[in-house]
Amino acid sequence: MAAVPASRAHADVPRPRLRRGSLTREIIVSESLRLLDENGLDGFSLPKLGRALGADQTAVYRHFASKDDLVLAIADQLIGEAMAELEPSACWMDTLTEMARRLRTTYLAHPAAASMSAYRTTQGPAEIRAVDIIIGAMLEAGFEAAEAALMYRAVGDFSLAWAGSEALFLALDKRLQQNDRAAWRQAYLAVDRMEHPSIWQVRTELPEVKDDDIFEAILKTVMTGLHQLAPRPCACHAPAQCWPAELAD
Amino acid sequence: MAAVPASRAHADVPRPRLRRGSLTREIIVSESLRLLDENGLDGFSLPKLGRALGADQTAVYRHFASKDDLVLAIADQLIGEAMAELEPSACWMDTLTEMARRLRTTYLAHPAAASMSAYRTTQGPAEIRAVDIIIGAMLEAGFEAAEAALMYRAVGDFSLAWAGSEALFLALDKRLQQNDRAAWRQAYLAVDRMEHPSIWQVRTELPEVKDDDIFEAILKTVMTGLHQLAPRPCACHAPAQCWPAELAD
DNA sequence: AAGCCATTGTCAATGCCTTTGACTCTCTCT
DNA sequence: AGAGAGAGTCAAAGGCATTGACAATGGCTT
Repeated sequence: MAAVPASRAHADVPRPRLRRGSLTREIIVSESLRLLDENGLDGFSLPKLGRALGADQTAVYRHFASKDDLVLAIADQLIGEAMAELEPSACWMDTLTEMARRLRTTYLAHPAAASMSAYRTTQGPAEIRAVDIIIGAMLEAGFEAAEAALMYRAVGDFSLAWAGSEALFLALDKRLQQNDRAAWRQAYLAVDRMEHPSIWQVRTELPEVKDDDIFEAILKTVMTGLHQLAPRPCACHAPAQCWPAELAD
Repeated sequence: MAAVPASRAHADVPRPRLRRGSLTREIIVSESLRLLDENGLDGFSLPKLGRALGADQTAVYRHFASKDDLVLAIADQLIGEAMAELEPSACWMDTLTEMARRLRTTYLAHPAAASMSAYRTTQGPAEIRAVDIIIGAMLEAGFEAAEAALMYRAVGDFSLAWAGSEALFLALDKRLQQNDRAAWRQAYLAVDRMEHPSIWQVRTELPEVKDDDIFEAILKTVMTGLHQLAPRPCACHAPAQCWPAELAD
């Protein structure tokens, strides 16, 4: 990539000063997201962001106190996107399942952004609303106050940790990701039958496992456990009825 | 902190050259871990590491191709520490529970190191062995090959994601951690009863939830679900028997 | 309409980071 | 003893986050 845009390749004409008010927090956040989605973590820095906005390298500091401040705003945007128009379902298990899936979908759509901002807490309206819905589901499940609080953290943190860790992996260099996957494939197949008999037994199936299926498997496991532990399990997901059909692998 | 050690504060006597062979990969990894444990992520960089070793800022590059290479070695060290002397128990549920707890304990003991290296894969002997044990547990549980492979990934990735995300939070600036916790405490208590009725209902219990209890709660949920879904559940953890007593909150 | 002045965009600079290439010393092998 | 490779050192390039000083500008007061 040329260091100087073609339009002023042969001269030192400085970029014209940006009009006052050209930059807003909203514009900066959305450009950050675009940059992160297109170029990954390496394509994102405050200098690069400033240049991408057609502004000075340090212009962003007029709107965000620090890079961390900007990251929190990005986190807020993501959680808002994930929880947009979410309405709790009549069935508390559906509600929890839906929220976990939505969070993961959003994080996977913006892995670099998510990898920077997951695990941060913003106290934004979207976040508070999501918390309220999860706790509501736990109360619906019949947990008493202290237990409901505990189980909210358990399931909420689980959803966040899972989606965040997938995003973190996807935000690695494509090169490194490929290496990791290829190395595992090879390690599995080359394993010694006597030394690692269990791996050997499933060596051909291991590389075929798909990320989406893994997520659905752990989600189903967690929900099955919750169904078992809840004082008031929801009727519509009674183990022998619709549940296996809906989440069957 | 003074820029120049007292012993040569008044002169420009250069540090004597290190003897050949003073540095090894083992020494460097263990010093890295010490630095990360004591000073956190901010206290760790290749220049700082070199200085801490009494060597040149760039000396580490003679033993590791890049910082990423060093991070992988640190990851290997951690997984080895977590899985040291681990023997599968007679009960597959005990085995899985034990592994998840061990990984978390190790990661929480080295949060900064874990936050850099979690989610990376090293194919070291310790890692391969852990994989073999988990798959063995799944076969023990009666899952067929393809399902065993899937459930290994589900439970293995879950353990890694959870421990990693706790480490990531603990590796933040103490300042930021405190902010995050305090903000939540305040946000919960100040919540509007009409707007967020469920939060309001458990507002006093929420700030009291402890991290260890959250982990045990999600672990119990996952294990309960697994017990339910396994073709051959282990007898010793039949829901009505020892299980509730052992993992009761 | 004139002028104030806080806000916002720009510039220059600091100090840190990762990584590289050239160098120099030193240990080991012949 | 001499050679050569490996290990430690030095200098430097190019990036990043952040800061302080400076300058334009657009709304507000009068």
